[in-house]
Amino acid sequence: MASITIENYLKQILLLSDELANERVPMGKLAERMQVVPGTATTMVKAMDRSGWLNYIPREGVSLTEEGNQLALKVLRKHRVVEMFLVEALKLDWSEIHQEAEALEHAISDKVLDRMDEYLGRPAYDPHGDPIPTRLGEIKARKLQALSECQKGQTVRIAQIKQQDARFLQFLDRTGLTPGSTIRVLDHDATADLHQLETVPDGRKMHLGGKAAESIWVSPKG
Amino acid sequence: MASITIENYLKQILLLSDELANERVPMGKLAERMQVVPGTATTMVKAMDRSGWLNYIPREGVSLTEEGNQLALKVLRKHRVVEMFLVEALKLDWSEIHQEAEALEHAISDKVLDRMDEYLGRPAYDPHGDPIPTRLGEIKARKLQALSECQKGQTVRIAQIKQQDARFLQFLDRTGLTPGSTIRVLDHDATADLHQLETVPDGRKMHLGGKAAESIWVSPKG
DNA sequence: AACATTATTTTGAATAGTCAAAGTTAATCG
DNA sequence: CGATTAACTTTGACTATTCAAAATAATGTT
Ligand SMILES: [Mn+2]
Ligand SMILES: [Mn+2]
Ligand SMILES: [Mn+2]
Ligand SMILES: [Mn+2]
Repeated sequence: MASITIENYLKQILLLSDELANERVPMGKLAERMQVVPGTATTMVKAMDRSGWLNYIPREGVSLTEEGNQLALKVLRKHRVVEMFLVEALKLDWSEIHQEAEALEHAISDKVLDRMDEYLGRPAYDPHGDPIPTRLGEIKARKLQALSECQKGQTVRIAQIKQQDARFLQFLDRTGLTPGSTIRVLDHDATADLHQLETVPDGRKMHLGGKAAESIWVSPKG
Repeated sequence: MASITIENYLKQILLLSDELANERVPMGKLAERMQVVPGTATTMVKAMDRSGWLNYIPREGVSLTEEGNQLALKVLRKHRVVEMFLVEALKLDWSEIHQEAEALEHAISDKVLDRMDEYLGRPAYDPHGDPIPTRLGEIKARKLQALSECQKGQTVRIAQIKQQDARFLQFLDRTGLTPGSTIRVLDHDATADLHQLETVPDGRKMHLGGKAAESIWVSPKG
């Protein structure tokens, strides 16, 4: 029914409407995210509107229909379960799974999805800390904050990495800054665009640039 | 580089050239196998010739180039390793894996392929008894015969099922006629188009029609 | 050889997805 | 308000893949 292209558009619209905290996604953002020229996004979106996946209002943007939302959630679920499976079952590197999942999310059946999910013990989060939509299409919302916004002295648990760049993820893996690990925020230096922290419990001290600290989201601990 | 469609054409050309015992595959056979009208196959094949995947001689047919052959073998390898993985790791039913693998063979990277292969212990045959091309692109040839061609009284091991029909495979599973199991051929009745056999060692007797007996390939035992 | 049959190719048209470039709209600024 | 700009849409063109139907070639048959 839905082509791979349509599934990708749906998923990105879902993600963008979340990121923008707005149901309606403007065409510019969508085109940029899909890495196509704006005219392509317009053409595509008009076709998807005709097929009932979304509502398109010229010069306003798109919002998913119920069907569109359902399918977007399923694709996202497949993506994240597959990522988890690649790490847990096939021992792939944290940093390379996103690309793999980008293709696999369109190739696995609902049955395979469920078997993988079962094998993994129905995980709630993927290896990057992103929540996995449930079979019913629900996503848990958490109140997280960026590492860069934490108060000095706070001890926090890394919850989510908001970047898929392989090199960055490899760096985090090397330094132990992976979802689930605990750190303490030591200092912020706005002038130098630096954030100092130490790992817990081993107490290794390190610095991060502003961009990196904004990509690491944490939940308060204790 | 190669689209999913091209990968599918390449794989079927490889399989057909094997089945027909002829490097050159005629357009009619290819179109039928790809489930497209003949004109479509002609168009496609001309484009694939231009891209160097095969050599096309009008009214003669196609033969794979070295590149085409390599890729066809890799796709076939992915297909069969994936089938094995779905059965062994995800406990999918023997009868449903072919469809799944038809999509997955285009979605997994070489790395994922190798991890699955490793996980499975580098199997030589897939769940249907089809040989899995090695990493170097070699396929073992075996001298098998159809069950329908066996001599009366012969004890044989089921090696390969030459049919992907889910209902037929489910039947074989139910009756224990799966690759690896042993049977003895009791009788052939050309008039009634029937073949009688018994399972070994439990000695369950049963009949098979001509078409079914032609789909089950065996190797002589002992 | 002439005709019929079968296999294959060609032609014309359609759909999906894309880009480049030109045209529009709406918002912003002076 | 009118000009400038940013965001967006439209138009025309292209590639990949497909079908239907007509044309052609090869093969077999009287
Ligand atoms: Mn994708
Ligand atoms: Mn992820
Ligand atoms: Mn396939
Ligand atoms: Mn198989």
